[in-house]
Amino acid sequence: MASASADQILQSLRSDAPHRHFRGREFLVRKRETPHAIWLIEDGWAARFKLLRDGRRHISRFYAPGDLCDLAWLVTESADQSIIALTPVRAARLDRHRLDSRMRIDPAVSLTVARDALAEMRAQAEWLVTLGCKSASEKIAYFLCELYLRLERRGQARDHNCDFPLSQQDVADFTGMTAVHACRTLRDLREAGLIELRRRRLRIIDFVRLARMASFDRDCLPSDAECLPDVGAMAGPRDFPATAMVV
Amino acid sequence: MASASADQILQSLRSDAPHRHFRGREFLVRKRETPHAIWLIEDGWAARFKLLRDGRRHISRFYAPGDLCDLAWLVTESADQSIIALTPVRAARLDRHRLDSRMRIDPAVSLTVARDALAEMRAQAEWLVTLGCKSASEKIAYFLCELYLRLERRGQARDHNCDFPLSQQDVADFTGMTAVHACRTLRDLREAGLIELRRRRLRIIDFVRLARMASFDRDCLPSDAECLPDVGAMAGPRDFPATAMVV
DNA sequence: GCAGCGGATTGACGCAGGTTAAGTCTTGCT
DNA sequence: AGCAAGACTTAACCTGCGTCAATCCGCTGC
Repeated sequence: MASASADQILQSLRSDAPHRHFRGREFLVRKRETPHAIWLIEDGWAARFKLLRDGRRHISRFYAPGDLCDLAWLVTESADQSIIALTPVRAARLDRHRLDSRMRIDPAVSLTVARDALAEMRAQAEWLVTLGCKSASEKIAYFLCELYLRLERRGQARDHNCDFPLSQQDVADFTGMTAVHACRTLRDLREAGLIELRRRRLRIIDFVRLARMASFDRDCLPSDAECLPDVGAMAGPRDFPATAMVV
Repeated sequence: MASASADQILQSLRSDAPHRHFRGREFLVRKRETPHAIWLIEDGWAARFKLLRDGRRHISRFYAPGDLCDLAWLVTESADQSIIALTPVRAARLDRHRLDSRMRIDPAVSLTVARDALAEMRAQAEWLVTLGCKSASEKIAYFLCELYLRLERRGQARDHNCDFPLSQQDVADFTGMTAVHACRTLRDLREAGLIELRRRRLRIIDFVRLARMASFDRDCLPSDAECLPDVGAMAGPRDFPATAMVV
């Protein structure tokens, strides 16, 4: 099993790794620092983000328990985004150079890293589409669906309930809107009977409807067929052919 | 040299690969198809995109000569986005299963794939920030800077001139705006004396200014120091600490 | 229990970018 | 060369989301 062996690889890398605790708001790494460690988050949440000159900021990734933080450091001398703990975090320290040299020797290790990176690329590409052309409510709906499934797959969530230690500002900075509008949008989702969100817990009341409103694209949707074409509205020369499958 | 050996790896994978030609607008792969080949684009441009039910579409990646299209297929049974040729394309066919099995045996191959995937992840994460929180002109400026540098690094561009076979609709679908607004924005950049764009050629007249307006983050910027802090405007409790470095 | 602070919420109003529509310029085809 | 078809451009108007500001709510510490 690819994933079983991936887990074993991770375990073997972690085995002798020392742990470290970060307080909430503490940096795991700052932009321009050289990261000497890759952190395997064991408990708590963190965010990778970037600050623009005028104070705008954007969160490009959340890290939950089980996430590696950050593999991209294997190919760069200095971090190009900062990472900050959103809650207290406990993480196992994987030495970057040691991981790098193990990758050179052992194809299983580099294969694991490659697969992890490729899987993340796929998810990121989907999120690009969402950020690029969806409305506020679609973005938030998509984000919630994806987050829940990610946690569920790791056994950190079930029955459409999961931890949600993020502030509305965090959600806004991730989905590319203001906290005020994130608040309005969350209210709309709540009033539509789609979700419940209190005390740092999220409950998705109607996953199917939420996923559909988000154009969330997963085999996990009960009827994949429902998401199919309905094309025909589109034509035009430089447009993409109408035969491209939708969502 | 990591990159030299990466090139050799690519060459060795390509050596006996048959070529294929695609016409403009022809699909390299359609969503939901199982991709049996990974294409190494040798000539022409392509785009990876997704169509939403209501006809909105978003391009998540452009492929230019030298790009692999698409490594993510190594970890999935069916493509989750379609890829279409924007111009006539010539591509070398790498058998997916053969590449996969070589990765299992030869650490150099999986290392190359891992590094390629990680580097692309980094670039994608930067683009996420741009899509997420920048204005129309910043997005387009960023896109042009990145595109030019990507081509230059491969020797496909110099003197701030490069091919640009994309329609305004393509640019719009990539940057997440309408073709009309992309047109307005390109006009503004032209009138500001930053770029020239005609006959499918792009000329960047003032790269430094364009990069600065885009908050383009690269060591290649003449004075990296100029991009530094100016922080101090930000505070507040759940905000990110003001000590996070900006762009 | 109460004070104080950070986060959530709501409302009024403005603007960047979307929409629609009417041209004009390019390019490829015959 | 001549003619479409497609790409680009501009203008007028509209709207989703940003901005600003006031208020409320729920912790935490005393």
